Amino acid sequence: MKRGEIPLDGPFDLRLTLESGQSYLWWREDGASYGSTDADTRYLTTTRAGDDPAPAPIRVHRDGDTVVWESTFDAGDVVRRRLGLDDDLGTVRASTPDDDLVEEAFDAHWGLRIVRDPPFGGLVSFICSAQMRVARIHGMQQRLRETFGTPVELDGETYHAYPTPDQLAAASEQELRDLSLGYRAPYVRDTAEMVANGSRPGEVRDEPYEEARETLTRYVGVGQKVADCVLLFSLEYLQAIPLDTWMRQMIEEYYPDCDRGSYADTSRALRDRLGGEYAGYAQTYIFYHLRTQ
DNA sequence: TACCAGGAACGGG
DNA sequence: CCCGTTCATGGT
Repeated sequence: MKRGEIPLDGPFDLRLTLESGQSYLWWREDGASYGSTDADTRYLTTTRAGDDPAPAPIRVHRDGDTVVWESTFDAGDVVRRRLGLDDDLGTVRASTPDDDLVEEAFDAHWGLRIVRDPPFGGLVSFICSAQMRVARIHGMQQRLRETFGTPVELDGETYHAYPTPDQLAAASEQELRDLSLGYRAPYVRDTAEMVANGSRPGEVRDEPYEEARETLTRYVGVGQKVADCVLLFSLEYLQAIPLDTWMRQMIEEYYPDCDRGSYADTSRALRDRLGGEYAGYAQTYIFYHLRTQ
């Protein structure tokens, strides 16, 4: 087993970052579901290390001013990226408006960072997020992992990697329904098949933001909101602001002039209001703030 | 019991 | 293009 420490040069809250409803591809070592306010434990996830097609487990925890990782490969760079540890929160905050709601959200949850999930897992998990609560979205991903994922080992413990596109494409709709995916089951299966057949969600990174969002909606079960989640939480479009029920309610109450009717026009107006480049960061803080009040 | 959850696909106007 | 309806499932 390899191990390393990543020194932190800014605020970072591991539990907040992983349990705030951005990522569903990690799990707690104590097995508890996301959304609770339990004490911190260690967190695990899986990844593919470089050119190695085999999945590898990663375990992380906070220790003082460092993030400690354990894995079967040298995972420091992957962990830093996955957890947004290279983001300069000072720069992010300086780019957002001096606005009561925004400042209040930053103050209340300072140290939350935007994750960078692997594109396929991010895509599938947010397809599953439709009309669903955080803890249940997380539970679905755990069942997908344990049912279809490849077993991997880390210092004697056996875990299951998040399934590959091939593994999910080979699943039947009924098998997915048996995991309580509901009407999302065929969406996940069909999208997995598209990716298994060569369509890569990560390829939209070559496109400008709004064009990339439209491209992603070609996947089954992906509308504009889910596309924005994938862009923000997987593909590093930090200007993306997913407009869900919480954000629409926020717009109605705090930024009524940003309601322009259509998704695209409202999104653009709110994005400008939240400072543009890092609007997604502000959105994620506000989302969590509103949801926990 | 009725309602809701980080919506999307589908059909009709 | 815009609108209403339908789609599972578990918690409250």
